[in-house]
Amino acid sequence: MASTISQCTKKEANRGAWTAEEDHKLAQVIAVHGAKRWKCVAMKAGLKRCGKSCRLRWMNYLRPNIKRGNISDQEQDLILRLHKLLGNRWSLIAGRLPGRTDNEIKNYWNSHLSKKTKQKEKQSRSSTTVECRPQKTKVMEMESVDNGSERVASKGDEDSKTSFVGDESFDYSSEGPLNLEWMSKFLEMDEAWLDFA
DNA sequence: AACAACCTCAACCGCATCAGA
DNA sequence: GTCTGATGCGGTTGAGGTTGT
Repeated sequence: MASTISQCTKKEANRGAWTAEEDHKLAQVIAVHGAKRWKCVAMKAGLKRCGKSCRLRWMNYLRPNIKRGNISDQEQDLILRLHKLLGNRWSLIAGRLPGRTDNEIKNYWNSHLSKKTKQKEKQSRSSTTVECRPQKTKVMEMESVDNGSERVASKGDEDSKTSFVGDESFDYSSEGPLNLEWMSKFLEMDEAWLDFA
């Protein structure tokens, strides 16, 4: 994508950390024009940033209803289980955790959970010689179920991430412990299915 | 106090995919 | 069917903060 590269590597483009002023300008333009056409947003805001950079800033930091820090035990458990099922599909995992971004979850995984899981794996390997059943087939199934709604919907607005398997009437983005409880139950069912299969 | 090693997280990069011309 | 621009995703980097010596 030559355009993207040239656009983002222009010498005059701002790089590095965003200032409060830049955040403010970006938020203002998005409030008026919406979170789309990022190139235009960047221009209208008068920011020397590429559209990609603006999008990232909005999605990971400025978007309303973003939770920051303090990932609860419940959320951590959910991340672990979703990662077991989905692998490094951070955006999918983030879609199941209201208020969390894929970047945050990815970072959290890389700095906290990957070590934990590696340690666990080591322990389990040393304690038993039985190989873990690969999860790939299940992940592929998740993808095939997903891709109909996920990919197509992803071209819609930002709420598209909330769509998931089947029941589109359910609001997965709803905040609070209820949603997490529901997801935990879903995962229990899913793991039970894996045991059965 | 000074320095090194380590950790965290915001931001960047490159690629894949999609939609519209 | 092909090309081009826009968008989204996952991997990686690096600055700044924290901890250990």
